[in-house]
Amino acid sequence: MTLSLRYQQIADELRRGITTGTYKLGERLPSEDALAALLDVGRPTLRDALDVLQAEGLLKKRHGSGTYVTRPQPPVRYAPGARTGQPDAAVHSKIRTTLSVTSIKAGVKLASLLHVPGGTPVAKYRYLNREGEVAHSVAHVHVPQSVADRDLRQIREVRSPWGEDVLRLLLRAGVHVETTAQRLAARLATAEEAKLLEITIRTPVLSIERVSTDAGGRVVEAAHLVLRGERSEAVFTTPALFPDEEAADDGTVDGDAD
Amino acid sequence: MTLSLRYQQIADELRRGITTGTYKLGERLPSEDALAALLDVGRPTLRDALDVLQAEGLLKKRHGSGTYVTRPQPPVRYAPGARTGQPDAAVHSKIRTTLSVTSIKAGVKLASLLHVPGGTPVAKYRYLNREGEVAHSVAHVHVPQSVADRDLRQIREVRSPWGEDVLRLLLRAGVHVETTAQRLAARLATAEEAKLLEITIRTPVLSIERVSTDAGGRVVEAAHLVLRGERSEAVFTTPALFPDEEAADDGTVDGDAD
DNA sequence: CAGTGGTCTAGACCACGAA
DNA sequence: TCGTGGTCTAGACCACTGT
Repeated sequence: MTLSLRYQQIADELRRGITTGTYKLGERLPSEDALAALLDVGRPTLRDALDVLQAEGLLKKRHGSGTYVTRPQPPVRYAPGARTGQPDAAVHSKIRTTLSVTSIKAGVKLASLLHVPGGTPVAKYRYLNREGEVAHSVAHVHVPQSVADRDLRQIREVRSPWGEDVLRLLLRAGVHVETTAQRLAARLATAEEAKLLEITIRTPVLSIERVSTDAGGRVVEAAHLVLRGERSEAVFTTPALFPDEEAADDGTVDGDAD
Repeated sequence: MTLSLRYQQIADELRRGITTGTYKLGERLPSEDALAALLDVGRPTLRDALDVLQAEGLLKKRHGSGTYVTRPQPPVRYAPGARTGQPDAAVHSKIRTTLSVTSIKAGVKLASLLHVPGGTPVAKYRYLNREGEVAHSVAHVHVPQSVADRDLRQIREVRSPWGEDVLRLLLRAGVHVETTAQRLAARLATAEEAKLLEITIRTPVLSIERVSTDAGGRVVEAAHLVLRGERSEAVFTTPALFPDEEAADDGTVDGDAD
C-alpha cells in the first residue's frame, strides 16, 4: 500500500507535524492558503487532507476563525444490552447530554415506523451528546402518547446518551418492552446533521434506527440515532448462531447464496 | 431545508433526468466535460453530484468507459441470529459469492483480535459478494489452525455471504461457538476497498468486526466485513433491555451520563 | 473591517478501456 | 489511438468570526 494519493501524503505529513509537536494541542494551524503554500499543494488538496485529520479527531475547524489541533477522544460506544456488568463506564469520558422534550404529530416516515396513523400525537425526546466541547451524537426518541399517556413527563435524570431513560420510563408506566430491533447503516452526514455534530458534510456517520415492541407486538418506541462515523462504534453481542443444528450436507459446490 | 449546495441541486436535476427517462436504464451518460457544459457547472461540482447518485445506486462509473444508469438494488442485509424463521431470503436478489481460502500467518492486528501470538498459522476465507455485476461487500474470516486443525478444508457450499459457513464448519469439527460480538463503525472506503467494491474513495462503508468465542472464552473466529454504506444495512434484534429491574429513582436532574 | 474557512470554477495532466 | 473518468491546481467569490 503505497499511498499514492497526494492528499493522503499531505495528511501524513500534517499528522507527523502534530505528533512530533510542530503543531501543539490547542494551537491554531496556519491558514489554509498559508499551509497550502507551505506544503506546496493546491488548496482543495490540502482541504482533503485536513478532512482526513478532522475525521480522525486530530483537528477541528472553526469557520471564520481557524483550524485547531485537538486531542482525539476515545470512540463513543453504543452497546445495547451490554448489562453484563462490565465497567463500560470505564470509557466514561465526560459525556454531557442535553435533553429537550417536545410533542409533535407523526409525519409519514415516523408514522410508518411506529405503526400509527399519520398525525398521531407523539412525544419526542432529543438527546444531544457532547464530549468536551464537540458534539458527537444525537438521538431522537419517539413514543406515541397513546402508549404512556400523561406519564411521559420530563425525564428526571439522564443515565444514557441513547435515550434508554425513555425505556425505563415506559417500564415504570407499566409498558414492558419485549424486543428491540436496530437497523444500522453508514452514510454521509446531511447538512443539518453536519451543523449539529460540528462536522463537514463529507464525514461518514453511523445511522441507527431503533424500534421497540412489547409482548403484544405493539411498537412502543422508535428512535433515530446518529453517531459521528470515525471515533464511534456500535457493539452487539449475540448468542450462538447455530445452537444445535445437525448440518445436513447437500454439497452444492458453487455459490448462489441468499 | 433549501438544498443550497450547488452539487446537490445538480444531483437533483440529474436524478429527475433519470426518473423521467431522459437517461434510460443501462444507457451511458454524456461525458463529464459534456455534462458539465450542458448543466453549466464546473466539472468538480458535477463530479460531486455524480458521487451522490452513484452512492444511491443510480449510476455506475467505469473508468475509461463512461458513466452508466443502473437500477438501484434493494439494500444488502447483515442480520446475524435472525433465524426467527422469517423469510429473509425474500430479499434474495441473486447474490453471487466467490470464496477463496488461503493460509496465512497472523499479523499484529489479527493476532490481537484472535488472542494468539503473532505469526500463528491462520486459515483465511475471503468472501466477495456480487449482486448482478456490482460487488457490494467483502468478508474476511479467520480461524486459527490450532482451533480446527485439518478440518478446515474447502467450504463445500456457500450458504451465507457473511462467512457463517465457517461457523457451521466449526460446529461440525466439534467447536461450539457460544457468543459472537460485533463491532460496527462507519468510515470512508480505503483505496483497496474502493477498488474491490467498485466504489469511489469518498463512499462511506459499514465496517464490521466480528469475534466468536466458545464456552471456554477462547476466540475461535474473527472476521472483518465491509459493506457499501448506502444500500446496505445491519440488523440486530435484542431482548428487553431492562428485563425486570425496579428502577430506583435517585433523581439527579442534570445529565452527566457515562 | 480584515482574516478565516466554505464553495465553485476553468483548465491541466494522468491512468484506464475500447476500438 | 482516442475518449473516458481520476486527480490536482490556481484562483475567485462568499459566509462567518473576531476586532
